Amino acid sequence: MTEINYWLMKSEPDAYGIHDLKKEKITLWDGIRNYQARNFMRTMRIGDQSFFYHSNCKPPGIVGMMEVIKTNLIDPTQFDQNSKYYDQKSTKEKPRWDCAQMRYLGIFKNALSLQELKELYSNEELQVIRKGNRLSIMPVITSTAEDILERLGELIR
DNA sequence: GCCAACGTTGGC
DNA sequence: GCCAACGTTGGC
Repeated sequence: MTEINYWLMKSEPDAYGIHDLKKEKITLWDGIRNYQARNFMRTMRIGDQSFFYHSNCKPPGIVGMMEVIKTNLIDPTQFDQNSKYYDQKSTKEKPRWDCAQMRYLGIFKNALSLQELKELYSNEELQVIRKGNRLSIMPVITSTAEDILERLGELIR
């Protein structure tokens, strides 16, 4: 059996929140313009699951769950001159940025705020709580992911 | 709104 | 290849 890898992906609720994903059900996770985040996204596999993290809001924290359904898709926004993610250095022959397609799994009845996450886990157990962490996509080690899932209980679809 | 932390750019 | 300057992220 293939093991599920767990991720954490940030989004500002004002820009694209868990309720937007709930409505759309499926979304292209585009606009990633950080190489480390992109490289993590490239190692995603279909069936991997990701925590949906609300950033730059009150309170920041884990609010929901989604699943990877397609990988290694070219990010269309890099060629869109009207997009804030337009990258003039990227070419169609050699696209710089790609993305994954994500499917909504659900919203947790009780979200876990950043403050709570800091109380529950160490820096080693959970990357997102490390000070100064600005990565918008990062892996979550399986033991921590399973613990969070157990703690958060059932998803509301 | 402030600012620490971090990534990127570009001159040298 | 170094590093100063600058831009962005995101918690507080």
